[in-house]
Amino acid sequence: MQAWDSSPLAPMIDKLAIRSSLSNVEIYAFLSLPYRLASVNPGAFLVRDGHPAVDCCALLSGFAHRSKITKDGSRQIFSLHLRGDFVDVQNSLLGVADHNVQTLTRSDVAFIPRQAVTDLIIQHPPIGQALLHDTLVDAAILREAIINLGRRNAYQRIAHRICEMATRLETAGVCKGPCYDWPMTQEELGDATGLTSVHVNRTLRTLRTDGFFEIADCLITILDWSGLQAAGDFTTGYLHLRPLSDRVDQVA
Amino acid sequence: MQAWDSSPLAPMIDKLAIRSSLSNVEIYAFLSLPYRLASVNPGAFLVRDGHPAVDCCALLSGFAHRSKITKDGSRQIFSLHLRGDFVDVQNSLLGVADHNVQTLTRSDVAFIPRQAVTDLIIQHPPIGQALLHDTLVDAAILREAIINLGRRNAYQRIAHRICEMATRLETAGVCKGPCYDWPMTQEELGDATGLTSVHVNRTLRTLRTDGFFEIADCLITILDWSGLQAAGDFTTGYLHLRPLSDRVDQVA
DNA sequence: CGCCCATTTGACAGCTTTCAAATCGCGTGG
DNA sequence: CCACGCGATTTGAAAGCTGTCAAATGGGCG
Repeated sequence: MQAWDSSPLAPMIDKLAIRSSLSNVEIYAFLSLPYRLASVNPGAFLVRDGHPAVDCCALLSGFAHRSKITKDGSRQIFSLHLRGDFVDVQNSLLGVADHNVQTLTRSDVAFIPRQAVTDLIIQHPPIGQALLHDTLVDAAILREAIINLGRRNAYQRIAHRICEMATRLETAGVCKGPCYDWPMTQEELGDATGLTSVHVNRTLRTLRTDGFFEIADCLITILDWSGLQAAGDFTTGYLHLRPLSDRVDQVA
Repeated sequence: MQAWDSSPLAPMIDKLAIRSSLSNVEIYAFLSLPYRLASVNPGAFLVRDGHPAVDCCALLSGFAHRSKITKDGSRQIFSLHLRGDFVDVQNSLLGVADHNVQTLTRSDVAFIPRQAVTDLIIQHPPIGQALLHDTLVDAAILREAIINLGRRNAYQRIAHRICEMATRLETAGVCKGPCYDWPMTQEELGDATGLTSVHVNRTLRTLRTDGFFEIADCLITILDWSGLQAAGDFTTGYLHLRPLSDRVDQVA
């Protein structure tokens, strides 16, 4: 239990601490950011493509995704987000949103004025570096999504997505053990993997009958972790996780 | 003609100036970075997946791409890079490269020690912000690549890629008018669009017979720009280009 | 009980890949 | 100057993966 655990913004510090070292001064400065809390329903838009983004939205609990709609009306989900993710540094720092951010589940979020974030970065360069660092990891996750779509078939894509989600949930401390939250419908999973919901359904069945996992009630139980990793060509390198031993003492 | 145009690192300043405002102090600090110049052949690896990245590589001329190989040996190209791009802030700031960076053509590059870059960012927060800004645009380009792969067919994907490349070349001032450098083989274009070289060939032929462009000798001539944009569902929003009028005076 | 949304299943069409082979362009060496 | 070799491009035919269309089933909620 840390001193800052009582702050609503604590999940953000936890997330940054996964990959960066912040001093207490910086943590305090971060937690002193002005914010507006909100609890939002599934499907709520946190940012809309094309709209000006004046606030930086932080996801404190629940799940969200980034997406964009093509001219023919189909949706592509770029990335999934969970507790501790800044879901639109992207949009807010660039001024005009170039994609949507939408919740998957009921979620708690904090809206932080863009100017407060840019000021914080300038006054505390290590925080800027930590944000840059996290942004770079976000980009690495996007690159892996590109491989997934460009060079893997449906079976591999879905296996890979599940591995990634499970690893990130474990890292963020949201879920533990072989059971993980599964906040997506098959249609949403299709939008995330470039497939139709029909084909997602068939492929999930194949993966299930191959004994990799079971899904029930927004909960997935992984039965064969190493097999699933192999099926999805999944390795953790691109997530740039630091060994846990590096993390425990660096915020002390 | 600006005072810094004689520096080998000038292309980097030009690139940052496309989207950020830097004072002369910051420009001078940037140009004072230590660097090692190199001229490299086509196909040279600037960074290799899995290797430690100690230097930050800047592309001064020529073309490069980021890529990764799947376990079954196929390659996926994530992004293309040209004059002025930092081709591995990603890798060098994260320490261990999670993908390859390879030249497409003969290129001039500058290797800058990672520490020098991080120090520069800390001493000059606006430079850090400019880099963060460019990193965010890189991420936006990755997201567009994800849409391309996930929700567009071969015809649309290739049209989109051509539009993007032409726009970026024009923005960077590398090419002008309807003729643009085309540094990729059909196989490389396939690796960038998640297609086989055979299908790229067939699709290029269709696009040519539809009158959108001609290709000859690493040079593409666009004959129907608005038609090509429509075919590829291309809009410039995600590139976050500032109006030229904002750019000319901000470095003065 | 009825409605609505998500899941499931089937049949068929279409896009893309695979495998193979021919052609072309170009630099090298005879 | 011409023959050769090699990589890139081009083309054909067939197979495979995924999408489309349609309909049935299941579960939750008013």
